[in-house]
Amino acid sequence: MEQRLAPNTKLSEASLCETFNVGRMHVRRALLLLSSQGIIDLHSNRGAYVACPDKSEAQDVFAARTLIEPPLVRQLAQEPSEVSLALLTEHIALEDAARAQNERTEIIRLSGEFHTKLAQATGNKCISRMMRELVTRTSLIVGLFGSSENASCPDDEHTKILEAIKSRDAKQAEKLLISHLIHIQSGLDMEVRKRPQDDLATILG
Amino acid sequence: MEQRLAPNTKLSEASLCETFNVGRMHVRRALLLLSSQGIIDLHSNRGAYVACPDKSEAQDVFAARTLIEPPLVRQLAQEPSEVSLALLTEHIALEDAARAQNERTEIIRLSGEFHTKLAQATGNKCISRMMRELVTRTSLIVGLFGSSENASCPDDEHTKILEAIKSRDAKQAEKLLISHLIHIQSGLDMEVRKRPQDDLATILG
DNA sequence: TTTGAAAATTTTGTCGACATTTTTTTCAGT
DNA sequence: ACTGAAAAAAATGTCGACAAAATTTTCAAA
Repeated sequence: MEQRLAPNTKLSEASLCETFNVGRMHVRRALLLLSSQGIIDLHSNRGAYVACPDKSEAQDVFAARTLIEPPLVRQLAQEPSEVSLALLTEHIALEDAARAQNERTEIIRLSGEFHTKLAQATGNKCISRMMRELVTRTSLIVGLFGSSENASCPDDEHTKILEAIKSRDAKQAEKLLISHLIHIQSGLDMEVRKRPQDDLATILG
Repeated sequence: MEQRLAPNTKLSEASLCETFNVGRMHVRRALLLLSSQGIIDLHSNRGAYVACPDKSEAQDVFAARTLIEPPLVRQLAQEPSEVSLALLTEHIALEDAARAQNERTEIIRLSGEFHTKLAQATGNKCISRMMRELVTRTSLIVGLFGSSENASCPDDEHTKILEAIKSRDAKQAEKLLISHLIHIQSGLDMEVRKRPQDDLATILG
């Protein structure tokens, strides 16, 4: 989620056991769940690797988000609860703070989390879960195909979307969100992909 | 998926091991995955039970479908591939056959599968997976809250939707699908729920 | 007969040992 | 040095045994 583990990084059971001080059974359970969410790939007899989506998979994820998020935001803008608006406002503050202090991993995480919270604001558990999975995979894709600079800096686009929701302007919110998704995609070059590297223990202190 | 296991049915590891002739490890893996899809509930130290969605969860599932399926069908109707149309046509034939022979479980399964295949027709793996999960849970919900008669008999609604897609009438396809979803929901009474019963070994020969 | 606590049974959770497969290393031959 | 097969090492997959928890049964007392 924070792009600290590069795609194709091997996640050996032994390393994970040591890192998190748990038995192999727990590690294997976690790996199974992560693989069911498309975050890692399990190769039979060969172990677990951070997923490395190809162009086609990346396009699927964005197509899915383009299908789901616009109607979601439209619906949200029609009758947002006060609590949800407060939570989203609070979140934007966190994003600003992280950006102010230039905390890279924090910015990336919060940046995706905003979309998850949009889904949560609908109060629908199904939708929340689906969005959380899509956002996680998006983070992976941006890490793979994105140029390092604009890795995930939506500037104030999130702020504008929230403002549109606050003023109950469903059409505008939907429009801003669509451009936002397009903007994220435009920062990707799906033809060239980065190299996998690094070792696990180094990354997870 | 075929509504043969009533909600709240206990799925003990021992029974499943015997039924499918596999070790406990495999059973536990399967149960973990099913629980991650909301099909069963895992209670710590108490075992696995077929999920028994409450009113709120049921509404979430339908709300999610209402959010996703209309734009999905609209998009599909805009440029359906010939292969997809053929597969869907073939599927309708299967549904008709099952209805003609009055094969209850088969009708239920195919009835849901149609929606899954609509998603598959987009060629998007993400969307397919999400729809498959939503459809499965819908099946559970219809079994719980539906009256036994119209448990899941969409008559020729599927046929009409497919026809609209074939004639590239996106608006009409979307409209028909929305009414279809509403029709299914209208057959449910979310206030009264049925009793859980039966034992596992009896059901799965 | 009913109630409730204790014992017995059943079921789930966890761990370690072993088998199998993959990966790495070794080392002889060209 | 380079190649490639054999051996060694490491990693994954599976199973059985045991611990812990929950459920059922037993049985004595009211």
